[in-house]
Amino acid sequence: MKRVTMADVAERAGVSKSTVSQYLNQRYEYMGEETKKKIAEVIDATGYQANTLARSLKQKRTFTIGVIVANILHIFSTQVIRAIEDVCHQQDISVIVCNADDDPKKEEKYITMLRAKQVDGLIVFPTGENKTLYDQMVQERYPLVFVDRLVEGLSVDTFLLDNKAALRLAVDYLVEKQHRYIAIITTSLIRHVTPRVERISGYRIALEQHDLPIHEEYIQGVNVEDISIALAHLLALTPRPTAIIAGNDLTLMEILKSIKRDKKHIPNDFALLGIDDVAYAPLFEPPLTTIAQPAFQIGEAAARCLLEKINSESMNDRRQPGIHRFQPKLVVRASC
Amino acid sequence: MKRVTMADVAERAGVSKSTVSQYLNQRYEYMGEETKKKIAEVIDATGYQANTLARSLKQKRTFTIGVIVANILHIFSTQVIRAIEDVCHQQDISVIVCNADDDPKKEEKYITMLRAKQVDGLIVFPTGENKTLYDQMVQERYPLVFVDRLVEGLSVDTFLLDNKAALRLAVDYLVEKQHRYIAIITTSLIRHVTPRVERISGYRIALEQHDLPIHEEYIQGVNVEDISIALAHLLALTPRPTAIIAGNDLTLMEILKSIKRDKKHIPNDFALLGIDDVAYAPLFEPPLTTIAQPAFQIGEAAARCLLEKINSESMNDRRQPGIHRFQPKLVVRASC
DNA sequence: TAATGCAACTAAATCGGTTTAGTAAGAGGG
DNA sequence: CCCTCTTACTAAACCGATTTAGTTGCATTA
Repeated sequence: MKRVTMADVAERAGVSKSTVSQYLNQRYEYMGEETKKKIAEVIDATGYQANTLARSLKQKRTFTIGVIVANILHIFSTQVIRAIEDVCHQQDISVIVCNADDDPKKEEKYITMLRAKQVDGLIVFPTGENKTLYDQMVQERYPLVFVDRLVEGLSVDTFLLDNKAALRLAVDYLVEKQHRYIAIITTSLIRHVTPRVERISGYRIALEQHDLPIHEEYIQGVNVEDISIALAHLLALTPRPTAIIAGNDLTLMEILKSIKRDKKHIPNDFALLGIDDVAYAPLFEPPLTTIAQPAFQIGEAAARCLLEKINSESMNDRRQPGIHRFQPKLVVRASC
Repeated sequence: MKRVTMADVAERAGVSKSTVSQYLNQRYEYMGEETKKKIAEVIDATGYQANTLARSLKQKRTFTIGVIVANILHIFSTQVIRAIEDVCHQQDISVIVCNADDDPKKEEKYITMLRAKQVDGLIVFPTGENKTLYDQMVQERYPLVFVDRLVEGLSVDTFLLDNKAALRLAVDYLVEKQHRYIAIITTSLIRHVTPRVERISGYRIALEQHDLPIHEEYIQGVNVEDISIALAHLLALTPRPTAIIAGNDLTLMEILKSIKRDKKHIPNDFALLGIDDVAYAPLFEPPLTTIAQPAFQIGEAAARCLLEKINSESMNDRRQPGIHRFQPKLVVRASC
């Protein structure tokens, strides 16, 4: 049950491999009607399917890109992936998605593996810990785009939320709702990861702009498993925070679990504002007010940017790479 | 900035391509220490990375599998994908995921495309509408595994939930809770799709076993957009159902939205039982009782089965393919 | 009538690896 | 001293496409 190759088709049609190749690539310019018909017949009869590997080897294009997300558990990641896939499939480009699990070693492995597979370009949510690797790709002018996280000192197109604006939006809204004691919980800050860092600093700036004091104890960056503890800690402080911002969807989920378990009542016990507009936000009791990231747009823009880079590879019309910030949106429901 | 090839390495190390290849494949049997060292040095200096395409072309293995899901919006799909990826990445196999969007044409396109890419095998959530294609693969003894849906008259290993058991579990529990009027809503039944069909028939059987009459009006198979209407319709019937089963996660989500909008109260207005243990089930008010599918196990088993098929390709130790049913689990919370 | 042009192909190189068959050099045995 | 064996390599075919540089036969044209 061997697969049919182009040589088989050529032989059965009584023409050369070259002619079959021309036919398949619609280069009909000087091709006889007879020949075309004959080849079409043979292809039909044999069910011939071209081997993309061979083509890619010769053409040095695989029509495949790689996506490496830092942590696929974030809703944001899955939404961005969806958008990337949509854009790519429209252009008959395949996508290989890998999850680095926030582990730089895994990230390195995947980058290497995908490049060995000769993918035409890479969209990476960088862990930030493989600068040498990133830099090497930049040097080689390999098509590369970052999402969600900035890597300092590297000239790579990066698509991410305007985190500062997101926290300004959040704090402004909470202040408007008469809150003076606003706390924030987010996942661990041990590594310098853009969204977390920027959201914290955005939080500080926004508070300052409202002339509110910054309680260092109000800023909790802890591991997912410890969020429940961090929340309890916050609620034991004096003055007790009247509003809590969940720095991302995972944090929000943990806080909600605690709330359920401890039978807290939102917004009576405290106001809650989540970053990432999770699907169940309108279903919670009370419906959750959130800051939505335009994940789809970010993914779409990143994909388009990468595909453009890939297609302009030969030409030297490369723009200077930059940082592309997307505006958050406040979705008012009832948790504040 | 041309990529370094094996020939370049060979030249710089003063050996032949063959030797470099042997080195890379750890066939050190008859290799001098000097040579090894020299090659290692050159590889290090040049940052040489093998081109997988070329290798795959010769070896007729890409170390990549394809996964085609019928509809990625189902949580079940994403969980199965995660499990497949986990298993595959452990064995250094890449995964290309495609979403057929419940469209047979798309499914066909993806199957063709992935096979053209020479993926070593395919895990498919079949739409069921491409029997000729499926059959062709079976004939060719191409490594193929189905998930979630049976295709009649085809001998392919299929991994799915024991849907009948799931509905027995659901109905048993509701009856135990004194419900006599149990309705079920699920997404459209126009196409014969295993989970929906089997869940409905499981529902009928379970009711019969409890000597409960089957109200045809209690069975609603409608499009996602019409679920809200179907729910209203059910609640207007006499006798009014006291319990409603949501046939899958998408249905459940729509029902919950309606409940919120119409300010219904669960379980006072009616009991609600969802199939698929969605992440927010414990967070809803009241926490939702669900039937959980062992999605992770299903994905894992499917992946292992496929990899086994791939590895036993040459040998003729292929077992007879079969249907692998996985047992559901009732997760009792407070919505019934 | 020889040269030119054009349509309709084909031969062979190429992509970058793997793999098979083979070779050269030195050791050991008779 | 010749033969065989082993070690340490290499040449070349091969995988299945694309692509470039021809080639062939026939109709024009000077």
